Amino acid sequence: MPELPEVETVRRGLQRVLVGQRVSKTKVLLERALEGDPKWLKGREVQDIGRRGKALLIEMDQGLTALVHLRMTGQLIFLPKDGGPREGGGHPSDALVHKLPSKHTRVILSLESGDQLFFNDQRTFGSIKLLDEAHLALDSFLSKLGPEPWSPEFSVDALYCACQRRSRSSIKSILLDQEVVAGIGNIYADESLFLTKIHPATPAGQIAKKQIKPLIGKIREVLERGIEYGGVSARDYVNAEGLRGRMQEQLYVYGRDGMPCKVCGTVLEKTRTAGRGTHFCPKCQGSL
DNA sequence: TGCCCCCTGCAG
DNA sequence: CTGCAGGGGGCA
Repeated sequence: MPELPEVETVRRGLQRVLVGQRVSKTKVLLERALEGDPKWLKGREVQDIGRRGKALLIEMDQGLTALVHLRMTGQLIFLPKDGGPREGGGHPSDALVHKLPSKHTRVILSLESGDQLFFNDQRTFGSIKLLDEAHLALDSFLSKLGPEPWSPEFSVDALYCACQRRSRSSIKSILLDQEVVAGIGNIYADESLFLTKIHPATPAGQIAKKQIKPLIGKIREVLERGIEYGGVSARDYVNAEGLRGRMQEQLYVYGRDGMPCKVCGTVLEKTRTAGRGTHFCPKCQGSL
């Protein structure tokens, strides 16, 4: 799934329903989906749900944290005890998951209330790591992670430096580098480059310093919009209630190749940059 | 610092 | 059938 806005949407959903709940049982259906002893979870109370970049942090008492990486197809879905109509839920046609567990369910957390939390993951790239405070601080993924997009650390100077340091890399690969800034993935990289009229394959060294400030601005804007619209459900993504997001309708370029540009009407193109499918407007963003 | 790979499913 | 999919680790 899931880039920052999708993960943040899940975080907010879980925050509402999971905090204060105590784990009664953990069922692991795919061994490698959960790192650490599932017994550690028994009796733990969820205190907060955090996020760093695309990673979720389920913080529990006694200093235990479940670090969740959803990677490409991971889902965390909360199922209330009665399974009845979801509180604040959208239209039933928004539901992407109708029965739980599904064939892609990898881990099930049962809570003392009778509610359940399902970790689904079709491609099994995702994982849950159980970490105590010491191991959390040492975690190699978290410790290498760059600043959040809204952090003052993600500054014009910082991004410009990164562009100069890797001047021959494409600007898109700089944005996808989680050590430069945490949380941008393929969709929001393409969208923010469209909004700043920068071709994704532009060598980072050719980005002028005066382009950096608007780029940072558009990155923040499009991520905020993504959160506002509950994330992009292009394929598998659903929120903590199992419902689809609506941000896909707001996208300018991602997944719209062959369709007219919403700004100039030119047919959008798709190429490969930084090893990823890359969508852009040849007119608005020039062609290399 | 790019590229293959992990894995499963779906579209062409 | 081949190629491709919201990610990122490990390897030249």
